[in-house]
Amino acid sequence: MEKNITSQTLSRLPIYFNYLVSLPEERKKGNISATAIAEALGLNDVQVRKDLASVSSGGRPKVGYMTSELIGDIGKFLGFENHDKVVVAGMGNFGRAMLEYNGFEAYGFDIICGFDCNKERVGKNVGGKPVRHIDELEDFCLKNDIRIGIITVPETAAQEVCDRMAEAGIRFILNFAAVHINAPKGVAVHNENISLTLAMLARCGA
Amino acid sequence: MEKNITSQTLSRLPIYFNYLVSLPEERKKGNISATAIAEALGLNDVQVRKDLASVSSGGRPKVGYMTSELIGDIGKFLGFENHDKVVVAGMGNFGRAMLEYNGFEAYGFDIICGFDCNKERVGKNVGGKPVRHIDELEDFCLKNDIRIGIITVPETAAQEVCDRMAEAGIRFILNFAAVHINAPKGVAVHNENISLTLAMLARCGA
DNA sequence: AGAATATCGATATCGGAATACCGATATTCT
DNA sequence: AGAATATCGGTATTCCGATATCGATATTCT
Repeated sequence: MEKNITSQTLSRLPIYFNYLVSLPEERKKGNISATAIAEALGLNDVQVRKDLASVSSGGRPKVGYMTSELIGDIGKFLGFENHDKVVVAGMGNFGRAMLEYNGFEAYGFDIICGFDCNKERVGKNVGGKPVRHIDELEDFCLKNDIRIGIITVPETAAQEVCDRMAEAGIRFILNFAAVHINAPKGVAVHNENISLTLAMLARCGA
Repeated sequence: MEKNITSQTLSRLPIYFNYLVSLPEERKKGNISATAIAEALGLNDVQVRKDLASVSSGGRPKVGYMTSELIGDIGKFLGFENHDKVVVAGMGNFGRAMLEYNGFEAYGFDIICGFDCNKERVGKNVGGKPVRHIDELEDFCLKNDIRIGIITVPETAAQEVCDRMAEAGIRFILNFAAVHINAPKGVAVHNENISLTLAMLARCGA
């Protein structure tokens, strides 16, 4: 149940979590083995066992893990019980979809507002959340202690918005613009280019 | 210029491609070195050189690569000159954003229509593309030889839609629903759970 | 022309992740 | 109760990717 988690393990934990949560209620009451999880997800059983061992100590030979306890352990490790405030820059279609999407809460994220530079959009509400002018970004984020930002602005503006977010004290940025953004010092950026993801999938089968 | 491409290399090629394409026109006419690319993208120069060697043979000592040729080679390898038709199932906010997004074309993807089960949405146009009833999925995809599908339906329906897509002859599926989907035989599924991506980023800094 | 330099491409080394293997243990069966 | 079995967790091995090193080569400089 201790640290030394590798990033690969880290990337699989949510998959286990998702899978376990999606199990029918009855099965959640019982036990489940690493072997069974591996089978269901098409993974190697040893790998699954090793991954689980790094966050839970509830495994028993011949029995497996108590499903509910395992869900709790993974969830706790991933910090799904924390609550973090998130802002979205760029109120195009994707940005608005972000504000209207209500699936973030289950993972402990509260999208609290959007930003845009277009006067038409500023002041409106999207998904019950206010849209502010981008010039308020720094002030607002510093005052409200925002650590996480999502970028859905056009490619040409992405790097600039990223840099401004960094100055606003944001530490984690999820970038949906179709350009690779360079991470400012002290900031972790994840570039999520949907076109590229699609290309990778369809062209390389990976 | 031959095969044996590792998946890691594969995942970096689009980054190089993107970077090269975003270069100003004058620089595209000249040469560029692996060292320079590595510098710009914050990567190791040997790694970049090795990656490039696997798709292009145009590297010359002291000179580097002809930029335009390199763009061509990477693009060709990634198949960006192909054209594939894509359908989107689920006309919620994300689904509509997909239809309205025009960034797919540059990568050789034509989103040709959306599907939904809601009568209100069927028959409308989104981003200039028609929305059809989900029951037409199989017929339409088979007739039009669709190989790629995007899923943006609610979690509860995702697996079913995935299976139907598989029956409709679709070979590659990009799933944005917040559940892990099991890939039917012969189909490659990429699960893209945005909440999880955000969680990974913010909770693990990865 | 010859020296200096930048860069490529190949080989070697290193480290980490995936997998295999094995002993320990809890359950079930006879 | 003892044997058979499923499963865990640790150790060992294998494999793969990232990085370092080095010789070769093209360009520039003197």
